[in-house]
Amino acid sequence: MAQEYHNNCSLCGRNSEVFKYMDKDELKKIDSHRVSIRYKPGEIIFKQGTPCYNFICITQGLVKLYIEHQRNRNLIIGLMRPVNYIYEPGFFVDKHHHFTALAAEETTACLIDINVMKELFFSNQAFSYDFIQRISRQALGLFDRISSCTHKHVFGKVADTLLYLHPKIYPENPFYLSLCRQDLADLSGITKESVIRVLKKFQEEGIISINGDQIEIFDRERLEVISDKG
Amino acid sequence: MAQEYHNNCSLCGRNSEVFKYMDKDELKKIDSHRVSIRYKPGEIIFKQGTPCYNFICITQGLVKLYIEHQRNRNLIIGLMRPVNYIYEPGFFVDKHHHFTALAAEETTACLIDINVMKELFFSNQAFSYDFIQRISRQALGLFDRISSCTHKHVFGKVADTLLYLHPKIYPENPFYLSLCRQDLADLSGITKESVIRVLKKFQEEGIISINGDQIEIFDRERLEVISDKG
DNA sequence: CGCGAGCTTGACGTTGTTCAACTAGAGTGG
DNA sequence: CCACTCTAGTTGAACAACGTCAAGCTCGCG
Repeated sequence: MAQEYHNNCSLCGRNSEVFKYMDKDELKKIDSHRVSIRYKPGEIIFKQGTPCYNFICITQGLVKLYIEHQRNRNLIIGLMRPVNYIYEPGFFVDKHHHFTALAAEETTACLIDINVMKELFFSNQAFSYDFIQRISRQALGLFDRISSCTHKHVFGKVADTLLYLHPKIYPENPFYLSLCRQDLADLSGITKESVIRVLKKFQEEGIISINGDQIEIFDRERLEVISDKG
Repeated sequence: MAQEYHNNCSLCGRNSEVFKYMDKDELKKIDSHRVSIRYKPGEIIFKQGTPCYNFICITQGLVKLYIEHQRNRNLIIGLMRPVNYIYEPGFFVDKHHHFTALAAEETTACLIDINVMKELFFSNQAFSYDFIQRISRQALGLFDRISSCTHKHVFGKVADTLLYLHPKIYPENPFYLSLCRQDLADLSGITKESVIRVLKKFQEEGIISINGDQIEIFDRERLEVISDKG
């Protein structure tokens, strides 16, 4: 977790949509209340149940957000690529984390003092409205997720996961998967054995191909049909 | 769907937390861009897929929010009692409804022009921040829901539903259920037959009692244990 | 009294989990 | 360089959970 003095927010802001509604003074303020941290794969950025002091913005890498469940069954609620901030609803409710964030690849993140962000919510309406739009998009994603896990069978669930992974998380095709089978299972809400069986089936049917960690999607439409049918 | 000229927003605001951050002028503005509508049980307030023109605030009754799914299996994502507004994430994303709202009991609702609300998000930061807090609470509820439907068995799911219904939706105990078994099933994400079997089991074990439409919860702690264990 | 909608019950079949065994590959130490 | 170990991935068989289906029941209403 080496600390790293990374550009500055004005520069970083240029590369992302995230802070587009901030003016120079605001970015300067954020800049003076932030640290940039580098995480190694497998390191926890914050843990479910702990109080939240920082607003976290991913600037490099891949982050896994998951709900820890008893009996070591986790539930991955999302993956996150830069540049984006992690929306933790708990910040606005009880100031505690309701899920764990873990670096799935080599990751850098900016930690910004939460009170500074709170001030900005009050002073900058455009940012605040943009924030509502972003979290609304996430909420719609959660709806799909709930639909998926209540009504769909394993094939539909794995199809959903694949459609989520590409292009959103892995833009290339084929892509190198940095997640293990158990992660795919936690993302799909099923067991790793089921994931394996479904992937094998998909491969047999020519929908995808798997070579080690490399996955290629041949027939996206077919996956969409499977996703719809459940 | 008789139109009803109901008090005014300043008065209504007194009874609710919803508009506590509005000043008189703002309430007046809302007042002049709203209609109050009365819905009979079973009537649709808005339907999934339609564009959204109004911000909707429930002032009386009970509203069922559900995602329509193919094969007539619905998924109830929440129930709503007055006084509260319906947060439709689609409003901030694509201006379409992503679920259907239906009056489950005799219901009145205020429909407020969505552009007026949007202006208020920009002009009134306290309201806007309060809004973010409210929708964050809902997001946490969705997390629980996803956990529930992926990891829990029927007993845990029905326990969750009962714990949700009382006291949040039906404050009294015992309470008269205005929902049918299919609704309980759609809320729990299982079939109505399973709901019936689980309720019977709960009754046999003395956790609840059922008399027609009247349900009494005797042992809330036991339900919480069942909910936790899955 | 008869009808129909919603509720209840039981039998059955499917699905997916669980469990255990096996494989492949990477890392370690002699 | 080879055996050893450890982890992740894979496979198959047995089992449990739940959904499906069909039949019967209850109660309100005409």
